[in-house]
Amino acid sequence: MNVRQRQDAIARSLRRNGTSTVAALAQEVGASKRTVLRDISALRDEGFVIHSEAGRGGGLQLDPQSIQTTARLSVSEVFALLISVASMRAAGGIPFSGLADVALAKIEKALPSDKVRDLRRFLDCLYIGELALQVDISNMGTMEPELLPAFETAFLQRQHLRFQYRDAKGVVTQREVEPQAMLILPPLWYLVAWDPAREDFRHFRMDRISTPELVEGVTFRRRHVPFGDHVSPVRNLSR
Amino acid sequence: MNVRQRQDAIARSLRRNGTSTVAALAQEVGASKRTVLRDISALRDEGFVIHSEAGRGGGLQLDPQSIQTTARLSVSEVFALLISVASMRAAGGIPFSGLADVALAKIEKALPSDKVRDLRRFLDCLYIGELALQVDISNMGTMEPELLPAFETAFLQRQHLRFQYRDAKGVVTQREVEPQAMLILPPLWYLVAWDPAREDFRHFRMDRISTPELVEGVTFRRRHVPFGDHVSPVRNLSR
DNA sequence: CTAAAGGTGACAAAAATTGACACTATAAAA
DNA sequence: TTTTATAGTGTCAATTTTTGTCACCTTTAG
Repeated sequence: MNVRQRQDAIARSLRRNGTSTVAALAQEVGASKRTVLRDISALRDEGFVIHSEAGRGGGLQLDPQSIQTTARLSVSEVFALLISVASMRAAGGIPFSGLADVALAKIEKALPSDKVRDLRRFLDCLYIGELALQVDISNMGTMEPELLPAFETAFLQRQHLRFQYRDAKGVVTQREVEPQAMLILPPLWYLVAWDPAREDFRHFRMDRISTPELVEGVTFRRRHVPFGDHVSPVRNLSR
Repeated sequence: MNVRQRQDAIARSLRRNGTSTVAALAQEVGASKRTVLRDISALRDEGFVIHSEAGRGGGLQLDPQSIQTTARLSVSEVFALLISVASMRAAGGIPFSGLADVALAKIEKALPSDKVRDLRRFLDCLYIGELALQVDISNMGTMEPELLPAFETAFLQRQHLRFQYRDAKGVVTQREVEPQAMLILPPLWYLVAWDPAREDFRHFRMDRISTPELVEGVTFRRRHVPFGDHVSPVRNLSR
């Protein structure tokens, strides 16, 4: 087994099991504890956030948000991604476009600088029209990229999500809901959720949601979201 | 210098100089010819297309289209890219969405499989509406990803582009134009080009363009594209 | 205090990389 | 035809990097 492969195996094991100890990892990958510790150090250098605790009952824990992936992309592929993100932003943006920008910045950084210049010049030749003119961009909502993990976890772990919501009239309420779907009607995004207190579905404009937090321990089941059924997703939405 | 760093240096040198010889590269990176040959072999294994010719006057040549870049992305960033591309496709797609798909497939492949499953499940919670309903997707044009390099070069090198164009009435003409801009009005893309034969700007729907090829040796200058001026980009476009 | 955990430093053993050299093949020039 | 300049392969010893062992330190729970 390669050095790289072994480090990947360690990262994978940590991801899968949540926590582990150096000794257990050493046995798993067939290397000494010293080598595993060196690998952990290398992974940390590469940006993995690995918490560790000394003492009895301690161990290693990988921060899932720090999981990184390396992909080898051709210039054309990078370009296609650039266009997608640029078009999306011109069409009104997405709440998480900041993250996409970061991703693209990283990709660009990895490209040779002359290629980046070429791409930029090509992008200058792009005019993305009409859609950007139809909608009021100044009114477009944005979300802090830091909020994404909370939403992602709420969907995947089926945990309740608690947040403040300011409706079209400016009235602020506290909500605790079961996230069922995301509805994208550029430039606006809506969280479609079951509101147990009201025993009904509600649409929440994402940019009117603030301080979302996961409710630990409370899970729910997926419901059939009645799109196009008796609840129209397009009508009754505040834009 | 690291093995990886040296291989990167070799790839960069080939990119910069177009062609080179093993001996020259060996001197440049301070290694033996044997080692450079081994590195070349490794680069080829990784997907770089490096043409070589034996004999006097021969040498190595890197296919610029095979230039690859590695970027380290967090899961959230991958997710943001996924959403961008998915939304773009729902909004009518882009001519090069195939390339974006390939790029994302590569990124996904690099992610651990459990994370991919999570992302897929999250994407299932996305409903991208309205735009997709407004436009006739069946009428949407697509372009072969292989055509992108020709367009990119035409823009960057300011070379004439020759292609067949089938207009709204089905009449096919042969064109040779100066590409000036791309106009994106989802779901359709237009090439805005100066047509020297007609001494005027013309808009070409990208999906009605076929067999584009670069005209070697003929370059042109950038013109001021009269958007929103006396030529409206939105009117007079066949949709 | 003890046991179980993470972490560091030093050094020899093991493994991978590298260079030297001999060799083959090819293409252009002399 | 011979020479020269190039790519490419195989082998093996020298060099460099990686790994394991061991001694030792710190932290924490019981």
